Amino acid sequence: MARMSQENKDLTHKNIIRNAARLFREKGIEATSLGDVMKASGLTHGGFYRHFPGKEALAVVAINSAVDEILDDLEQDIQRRGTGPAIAAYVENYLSFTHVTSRGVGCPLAALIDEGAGKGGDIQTALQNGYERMLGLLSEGFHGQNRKHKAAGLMAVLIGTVQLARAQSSPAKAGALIKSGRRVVDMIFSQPE
Amino acid sequence: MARMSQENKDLTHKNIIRNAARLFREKGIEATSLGDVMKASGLTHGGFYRHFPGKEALAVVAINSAVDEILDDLEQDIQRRGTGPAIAAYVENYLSFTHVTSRGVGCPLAALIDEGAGKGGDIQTALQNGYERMLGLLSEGFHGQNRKHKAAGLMAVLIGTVQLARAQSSPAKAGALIKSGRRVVDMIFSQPE
DNA sequence: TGTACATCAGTGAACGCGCGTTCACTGATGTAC
DNA sequence: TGTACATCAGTGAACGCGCGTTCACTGATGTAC
Repeated sequence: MARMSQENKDLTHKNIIRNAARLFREKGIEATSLGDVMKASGLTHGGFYRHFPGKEALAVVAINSAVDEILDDLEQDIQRRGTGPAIAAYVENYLSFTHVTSRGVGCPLAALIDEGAGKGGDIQTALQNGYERMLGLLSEGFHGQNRKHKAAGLMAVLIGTVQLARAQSSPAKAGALIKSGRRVVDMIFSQPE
Repeated sequence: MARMSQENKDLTHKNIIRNAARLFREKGIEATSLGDVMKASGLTHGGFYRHFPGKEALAVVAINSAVDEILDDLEQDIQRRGTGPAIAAYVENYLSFTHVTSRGVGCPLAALIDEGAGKGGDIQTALQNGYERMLGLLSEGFHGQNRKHKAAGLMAVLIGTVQLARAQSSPAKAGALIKSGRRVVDMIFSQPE
């Protein structure tokens, strides 16, 4: 195919990012090939390098995009409905069967924190930034000087629960894990001080 | 090299499993090549198939070996010191800086649950079995009809905390996460009913 | 507005590379007599 | 105990494969006049 318009290239660019953000979360970054991403975007693999210098750069942009997508929503919901209800809804949705089964549109930290942990470089940094941003937002749901500790503990429960639930092949066991996670979350929120 | 004695083969076999169990936890299963495992065992890659039919079979054995190694210890400690102190020590060690930095000898669930989640097959089953066994042991640390829920919630906190801490490059932030995780653990243990 | 030309988004073949796996081979081990 | 022979643990070259990346090419887009 021949040259496309600038407007068209921008659409393609966003399309690549969107598909990468989904596929990377679904299957992992290494397990997803650039061919997979380009095919999902309706293109052949060769054109990739007109948009990104390499796979790692795409991963960084895709992670940032996924983090933004999810946390912008939370931020807006906090503006709209107030901190308490917005975070409560966020947590309820996080610990849900839907979130467990739909990796591709779920929390990028739950999906990629483990793979990105050892990698170093910009991928790990992007995930760390995502963690910091989510930690900051969730901290608003608590009061007192232990706010950050409670929010960090909350994140551990959320991510740990979803990962364990995703490792189950029995929906019943995944459901039990969600229930267990919710109990712990309730403990954290009902904790005084 | 020529044929080795049966005794020698058994040693080699265990050596391969031990190195695989370490390397798979350190770098992940896909990111570790059979060449890496064999080189760590002082052998060349070709001899691998005298011991295992393929990489997946090794991964299953290595996971089971790692789970056994860690949970046998816990079981023995429960026998020796009683359930409460043994589990308390286990949790304290789990949420420690040492555990965060030494992936290769740490909990195989924290290291591999995410990679194994989507894989299906025997690897996922091995991890599920490890989860069930750890859940059973930790349940002994609680009383009442919510024992299993508390133990499952505890596991989520442990695994989530360690994974988040491992994703940090700053030891201070990893330490803060450990502290946060410990607070949540205390909440779970001090919960009535 | 038309025309000539440079640009460059996307194609698809090709590259080098590392991987899991296979295989012919070596020679000490194990066994049959 | 000694001898002849089958076995097989480990070696290292070779295989097919998929991957990330490169590159010559196409032809519509964008631009200069």
